[in-house]
Amino acid sequence: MLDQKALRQDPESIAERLAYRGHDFDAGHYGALESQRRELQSRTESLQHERNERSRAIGQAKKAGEDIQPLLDEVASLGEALKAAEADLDAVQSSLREIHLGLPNLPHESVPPGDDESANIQIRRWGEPPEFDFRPRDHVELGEALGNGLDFAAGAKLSGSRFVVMRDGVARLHRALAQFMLDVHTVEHGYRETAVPYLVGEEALIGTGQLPKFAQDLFAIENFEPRLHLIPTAEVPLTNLAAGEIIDAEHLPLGYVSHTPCFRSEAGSYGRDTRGMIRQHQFDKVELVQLTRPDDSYAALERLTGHAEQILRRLGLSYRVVTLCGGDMGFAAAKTYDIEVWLPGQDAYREISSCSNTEAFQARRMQARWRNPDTGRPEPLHTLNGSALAVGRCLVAVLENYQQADGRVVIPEVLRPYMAGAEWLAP
RNA sequence: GGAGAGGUGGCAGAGUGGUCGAAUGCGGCGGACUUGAAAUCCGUUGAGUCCUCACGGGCUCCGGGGGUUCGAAUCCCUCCCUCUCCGCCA
Repeated sequence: MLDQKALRQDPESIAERLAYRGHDFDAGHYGALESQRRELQSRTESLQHERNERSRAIGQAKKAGEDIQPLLDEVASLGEALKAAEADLDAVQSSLREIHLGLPNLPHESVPPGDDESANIQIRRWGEPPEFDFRPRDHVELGEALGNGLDFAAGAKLSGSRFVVMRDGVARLHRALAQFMLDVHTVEHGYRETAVPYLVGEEALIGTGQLPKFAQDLFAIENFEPRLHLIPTAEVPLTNLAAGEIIDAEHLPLGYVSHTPCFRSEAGSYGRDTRGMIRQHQFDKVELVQLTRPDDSYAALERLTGHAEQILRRLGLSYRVVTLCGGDMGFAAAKTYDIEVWLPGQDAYREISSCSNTEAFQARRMQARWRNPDTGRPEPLHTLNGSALAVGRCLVAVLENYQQADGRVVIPEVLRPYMAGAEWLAP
């Protein structure tokens, strides 16, 4: 949600900034609605005021033993007028709320212009793609060769396309990756390990921005009230832990890390990444969330992105970091860095992490505030989130980058303690 | 799943349908006293929103939603949550 004061004061310049990220905002229509709201609200409130005054007078008259009938007659018509005014106001306010919940965040001034990913800017690259003196295989082939360690047919048998079954060393490697990430982020980066529900209510999804606009991307639970959805990312439960809270300044920044499965319907991506486990309906992810003071959030974004990069460095996987352009950013983000890891099977860098500063956008939606010592008042804090990392894609990266000519996969040093010391996976 | 109890301000805990946004205690903040601290005393201390340049004022909020009433924390309906007991269960 955008700052409503700014929206009211200068809808034109908001529209301009939204256009930067490809969103069309009708400032004129908004202004008209807003002035309607203003008028209806003051009318309603003055009627309420009158009702309160009269009721008070009736109370006093009754206490004094006077005849209150004449007073009752006076207010007879008030009720209906109030009810009508309230109904009108409600209608306008709910259209305004619909607009507010549907507007994406404003891009930060450092966000490059552009309509799609072709306009994203690489800001650094780390490591070199490995060179093979044989034709590198992709993870689908490798996983199959490893004793059906990755079994897409089995996944499909159980649940349809975009599901996978993992076995033996591959399953363990997947687990080892998640454990390793959690250990680094808790012990070295200071995040608080947090286990969260995988089903969340609609309020939480509105809070982080998945609802009301992106319901089609979520899995919903049918036979349960109130309505629950499977989390598309741990960002939803983790960030919403702050919903409705007022946090003391000295507790900030707060950092949470959580390893969860994530569930996405992938509606509208039917043709994309159909092979392998790049795009699944269910995948594991280790997620970082930070709550910060507003003046610290961009420094925090750099730190958080660095935490995600640290995992790839220790795994010895080449990657690059790109700044997303205005048109490629997610709904809630003011600025996003994507981290892309080298995948030999695709001969390309592919997204393995996305780190965003949403500024106060989510905080306003969920009323997550801090007490600003300068003003003494509760003000929206800033929220950030980032994958660190997507575990499934990371597994793909390890398999493909560490493959040998004979089909074995070398296990990166840092993972061996989690693999009972094993040095490789063998077919 | 069955039976019962309850959800009020940071916490604890009152609240006959009528100046109740809410007593009181604790906590917090400010001040007095003190060499300092404790103790004591005095004052202060919820959130949201609207109008206003401001001063200030209005409105809303006692788990959520709806209703009755001139007027609801208080009455009615409904949903949610918590606790106790029984059953079932990883």
